[in-house]
Amino acid sequence: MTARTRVKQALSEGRPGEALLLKGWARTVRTGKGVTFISLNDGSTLAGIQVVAEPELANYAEVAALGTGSALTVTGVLQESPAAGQELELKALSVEVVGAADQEYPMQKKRHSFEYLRTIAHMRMRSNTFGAVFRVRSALAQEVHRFFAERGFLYVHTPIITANDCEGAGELFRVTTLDLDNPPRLEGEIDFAQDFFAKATGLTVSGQLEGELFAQAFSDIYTFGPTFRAENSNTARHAAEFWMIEPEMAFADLSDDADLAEAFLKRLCRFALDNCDEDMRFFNAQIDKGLVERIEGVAQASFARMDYGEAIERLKKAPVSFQFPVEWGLDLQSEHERYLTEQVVGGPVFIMNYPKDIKAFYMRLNDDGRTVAAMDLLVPKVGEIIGGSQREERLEPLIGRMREVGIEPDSLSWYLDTRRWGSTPHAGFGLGFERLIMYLTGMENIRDVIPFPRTPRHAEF
RNA sequence: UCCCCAUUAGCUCAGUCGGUAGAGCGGGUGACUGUUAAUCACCAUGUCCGUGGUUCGAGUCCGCGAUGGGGAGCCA
Repeated sequence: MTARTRVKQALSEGRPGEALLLKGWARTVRTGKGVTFISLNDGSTLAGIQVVAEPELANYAEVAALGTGSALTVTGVLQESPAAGQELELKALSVEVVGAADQEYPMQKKRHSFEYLRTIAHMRMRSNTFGAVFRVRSALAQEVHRFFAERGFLYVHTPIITANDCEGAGELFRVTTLDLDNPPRLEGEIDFAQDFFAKATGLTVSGQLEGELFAQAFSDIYTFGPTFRAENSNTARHAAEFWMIEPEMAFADLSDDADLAEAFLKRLCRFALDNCDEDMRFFNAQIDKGLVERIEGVAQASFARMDYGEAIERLKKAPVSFQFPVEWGLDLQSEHERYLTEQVVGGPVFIMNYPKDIKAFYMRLNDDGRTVAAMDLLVPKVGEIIGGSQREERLEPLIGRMREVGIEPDSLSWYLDTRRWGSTPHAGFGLGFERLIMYLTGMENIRDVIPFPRTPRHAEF
């Protein structure tokens, strides 16, 4: 009985009469005249195990007075519980107080608001909701890697520090070692030639361009790493630091790209339902009543595909009035996306082939000359969850597009080189990992699905 | 960044017509042989976000500021 058993294993595999050593934290302590019940949780599972402590314990007085949050080592014998509420419980033979918690412990045996828990983000993962969120987050991250590994995708670590600031994907956080009080100047401008990298650099806003380079050697690749945007966005869906998944496939077109996105999202839905079922049932009961049904629907659905042009026609014929105008050439607003996936299709739908003027320079120009091979995957309740495209693999059209949008081709010469030598049709997409977690858990604020959220004016912990 | 709303006990909130503040939970003490966010009894707890103003008198009305939340834009 020297080896520690995790609570999850004790509850799922333990048998009455088995002697166990458990370590964890007290979630609740209930004391009666002759018995004390402790709900012990070690993070391995949502449900704690009930520890039964009786006055024979040498330190019973100490145990009976334990506060919520205390860290304990408990030895005991597993037994069938005579009371309702749990099948198994641990009759304690010894309870060692490893780390006491006094009455100032900030989490009480009651429901707290997410806003309050954000102010104690260093403690909140000891609560039911955040325990479940971060277990699911971890399990899904591992499943993302399994999904791509099974398909032969190479996992590439693209740079965090980059000098690309011309993708138009968002504001860059500056990385510098220059003296901010007295930066070197050349003709009035800050002289980045004297900076650490001898040029202006920042934190990456996307690994896509480097990912494309790797796809031209390994065929199928993906990135999964931190991404940074210095936008002053104050919404429930934006963070300054988040994790993004970006697969890229050589010898692939837009249809292949949509096939991959569909298989990917369905796989993660299926996985969450099957392998995180206890936490998912908790979310379904406490956070979002229709969650399991909705995720089950996506896992089984065949995703529809619709051209942007058709989407515009459908929206124009819609018997509802939108706040924003619907016109060919305008971007779809959130209300339009929700209508298409919820009312028109009633399930996940890819909107494909958008007007070139509302999309990025690297997207492949279609034969009609006015649309590009872009796609957005829309799902009920949230709208866009995945955005991707086939990339422009032809050198001259790519240079032309760069000039149109004001990007100096020489500044991305290495990117253009892939179009010079052995260029292939290729495609990929991007998925914000936190938005996936929000979708799969029903949590409505991105600050509640990332351990220590970084948003404007916030970099605590 | 823009618009709207909020800020009262440790937490979640109530506070009427402007008259000097309350509940539940949590905490403390006690009771209870098996509880399940235990129950019961008693006890304690306030810079009413800050600041300036109106008023005999401001938690309450007005201005400014801070912080939080929701929405928008941008996007992942």
